[in-house]
Amino acid sequence: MDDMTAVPDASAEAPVQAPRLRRKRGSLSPEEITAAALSLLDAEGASALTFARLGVTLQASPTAVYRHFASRQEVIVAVAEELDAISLDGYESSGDWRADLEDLAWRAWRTALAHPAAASIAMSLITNGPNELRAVDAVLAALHAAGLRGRDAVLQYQVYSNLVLGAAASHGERLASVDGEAAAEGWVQVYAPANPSRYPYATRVADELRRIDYEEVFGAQVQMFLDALTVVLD
Amino acid sequence: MDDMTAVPDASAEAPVQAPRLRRKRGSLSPEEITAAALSLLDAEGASALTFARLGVTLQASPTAVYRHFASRQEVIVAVAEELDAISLDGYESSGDWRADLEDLAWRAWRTALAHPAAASIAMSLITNGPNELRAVDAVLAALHAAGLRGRDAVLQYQVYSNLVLGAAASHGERLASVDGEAAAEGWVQVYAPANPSRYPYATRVADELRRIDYEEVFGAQVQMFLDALTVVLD
DNA sequence: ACCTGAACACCGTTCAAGT
DNA sequence: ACCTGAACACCGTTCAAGT
Repeated sequence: MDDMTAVPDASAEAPVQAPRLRRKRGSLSPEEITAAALSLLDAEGASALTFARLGVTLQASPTAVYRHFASRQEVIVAVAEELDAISLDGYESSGDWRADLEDLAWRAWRTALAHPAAASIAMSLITNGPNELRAVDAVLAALHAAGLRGRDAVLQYQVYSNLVLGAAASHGERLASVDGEAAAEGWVQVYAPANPSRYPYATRVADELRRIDYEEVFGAQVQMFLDALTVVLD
Repeated sequence: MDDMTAVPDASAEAPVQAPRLRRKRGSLSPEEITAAALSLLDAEGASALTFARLGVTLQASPTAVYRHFASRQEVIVAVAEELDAISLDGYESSGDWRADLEDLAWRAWRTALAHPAAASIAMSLITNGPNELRAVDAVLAALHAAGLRGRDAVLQYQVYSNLVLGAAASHGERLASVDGEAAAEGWVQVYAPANPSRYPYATRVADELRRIDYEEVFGAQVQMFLDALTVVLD
């Protein structure tokens, strides 16, 4: 065993340190780094995505990541691309544009459920990557099938992606936030008692405000978009 | 002049340092700190909101802020409350719920235009503060006038605020991002040439995708919500 | 060509000491 | 009661040196 050689150590009570194998050249890849980043986010939240933690996970020097990504932000963009890939995995158009837009929306939602911290920091980023482009094309294909062309199609694409990605990203943030129980108390409890008569409508629905089913809200939002789109098409 | 006394200085060429007056006790307030935070965000973006920069702006020790806010996050929450106050300033119900919901939506949008960096980091936060509660009550009042009660009202309130705050926050992020010109290039230029036939729909509307008018998109989104709400009411 | 270790300029936060 | 200065444990990023 290595620790039989009693090397003088400034921190004698330091926790067991990973002895850090040296990585062979070429053994690190953007794909492995992206996977490590995603698993750190899943396990410990957004604050765990640091170069130091990546180094531990990858059994490499923290600075080795810089051989493959120019900055922390680029790592996050790669995570966003990975979330797009996960969302689209196995997707095929059904031939029914309404069903396709619903399917794509729930795919994004389920991805945010599976990777909340990653969704909260990456899902509303523009990656300019191939998987994002696949997603854009799939939505535009559905809107084309619905009869929209050119400028109208682009406008509805924007409305749709604002809605879907925004809702998925904020749901990720809700799920990832550590103070889940504290936040559940909510403002109703904090402020309503102070001056209930100034906020009559909020006071009246205080109970329902404390028990929001965000998945139901998302479903309603998607349905309302599809209904409004049908109106636009007439 | 002070510098006639040739005090030996380790950094002889250091830039002129603000001599840092000592603040009298009680002279600092949460309001002044919040205003300083907002003006730092407006002038230099989200990365300028640090304790060191706040100290310079306030002519106080960076740590003095901790007498009034428990953490950086609490300062951001105070900024969010301030954005709510700015948005609501002078608001009164017109008696027409549709006009009120439009008015409130554009108030949030204009606030994001005026304070993009602040909007990008604070606008989709839940503050549990009095100004947020005023906004919630105003939206619920309009939905009540539209005929919605209880659970239905809360659900539509959520759909509406997801839409409005999400869109305003992401528009703030777009405006605040320094690489405005670089981002304007967009993915179409980056990826479409590589394999145009794999993304036929995106390729077809590439020009329109590069020239999105986000304000028009926001307007369309609000109108679609109001249309869909009318359908729900039937 | 890729990986490492040391160093740099920050950052939020804590706390004993001032007034 | 409030403000300050020094200190702490980080952080992203750079770069000369290894292999």
